[in-house]
Amino acid sequence: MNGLGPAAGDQLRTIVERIEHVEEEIRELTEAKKEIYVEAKSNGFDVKILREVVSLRKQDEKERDEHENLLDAYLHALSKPAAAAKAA
Amino acid sequence: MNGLGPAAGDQLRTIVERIEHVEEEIRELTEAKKEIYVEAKSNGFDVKILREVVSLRKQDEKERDEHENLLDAYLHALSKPAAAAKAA
Amino acid sequence: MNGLGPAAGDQLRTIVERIEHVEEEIRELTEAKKEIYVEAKSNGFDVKILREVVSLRKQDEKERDEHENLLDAYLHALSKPAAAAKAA
Amino acid sequence: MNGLGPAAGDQLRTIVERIEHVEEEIRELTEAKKEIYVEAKSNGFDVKILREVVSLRKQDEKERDEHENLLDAYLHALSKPAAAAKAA
DNA sequence: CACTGGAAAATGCCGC
DNA sequence: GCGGCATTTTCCAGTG
Repeated sequence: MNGLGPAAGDQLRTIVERIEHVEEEIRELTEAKKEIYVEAKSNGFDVKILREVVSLRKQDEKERDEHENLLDAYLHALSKPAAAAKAA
Repeated sequence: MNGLGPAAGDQLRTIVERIEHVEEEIRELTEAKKEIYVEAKSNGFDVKILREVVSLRKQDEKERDEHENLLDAYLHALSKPAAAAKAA
Repeated sequence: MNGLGPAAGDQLRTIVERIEHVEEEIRELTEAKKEIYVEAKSNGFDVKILREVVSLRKQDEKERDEHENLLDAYLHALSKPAAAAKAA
Repeated sequence: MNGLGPAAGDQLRTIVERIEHVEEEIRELTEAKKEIYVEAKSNGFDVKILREVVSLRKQDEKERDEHENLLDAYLHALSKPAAAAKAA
C-alpha cells in the first residue's frame, strides 16, 4: 500500500497539469514584465530608477500595513491583564 | 534638463501602472497555484512529493544525470578513508 | 491582580535577557555556518551539493527508503495511461 | 573529471564535520531557549505573551532601522536628476 | 556568470 | 495528530 487511492493516477495527472499550466502563465507574465522594462528603456527611461520607483511604492504600502499590525500587536498585548503591562 | 521628453510624466505613470498590473496578475496566479496544492492535499496527496514530481518533470534527463554524477562524486569522496579521492 | 508574584518584573527582565542572549549566540553560529559555506565555495566546492550532502547524512536510511517508495508510486501512477493505478 | 581536486576528500570531510558541529551547537542553543520558556511557564508566565514581548522588541528595532533605510532610499532616488523627481 | 536580495517553500512549534 | 503560524532554508530574478 502506498497511500494513494484507486483512481489516483487520473487525479494526479489533472493536478500536475493544472499546476504546470499556471506556472506557464506565470512565466509568460514574467516575460511580459521584462518586455515592459525593455520598452521603457528604449523610450529613454532609466530602468534601474524605474525599478526603484516600483519597489518604493510597494514598500510604502507594506510599511503602512506593518504600522497597523504593530499598533494592533501593542494594543492587543496591553489589553491582556498581566505580563504585558509589566513589560511595557 | 533631464533627458526625458515633455510628456514623460504620463508615459511614466502608464509604465508603472502596467508593471504593477502584471505583478498583480502574477500574485493572483501564485495564489491560485498555492490553492491547487491545498486542494491536492485535502484529497490525500503528499504536497512535498507532488512538488518534487513537478520539479522533476522540468529538468531534462541530461541535467538529472549530471546532478547525480556530481552528488555521487561528493558522497564517494566522503566515504574514502584518506586523501585517495583523485579527480578521476 | 494578575496572577504573578511581587518580583515578577525582575524575573521577567531576567527571562527576556536570557532569551535574547541565547538568540544572539544562535545568530553568531548561523553566521559562522554561512562563512564555512562561503569558504568551501572559494575552495571550489559546489555549495548546493554540499548542502545536499549534509542534509542526506541527517536522514536515516529508513526515511530515505520510504521517501523513494512514495516518489516511485507517484511517478508510476503518472505514467499509467488511465485509472489503472490501483492501491496495490 | 568531476570538478574536485586531488585531496578533495579530506577537505570535504573537514568541511562537513565543521558544519555538522556548528549545527549541533545551534540545536543545543535552540533547546536551551525552549527550556527557558518552559521554566518561565512553570513560574507562572504566559509563554505566548512572553514571545510577543521578545518579538516586539525585535520589531521595534527593525522598524527604526527600516525607517532610516526608507528615508535614505527616497533621498537617494530624489538626488537622481531625472525620472525619480517625476515620480515623486 | 557569480553575487545579492527578495520571494517561495520546508521545517518545526503551538494550540485545538 | 492536524492545521496554522513563525522561523529557517532554498530558489530565482536582477545587477555588475
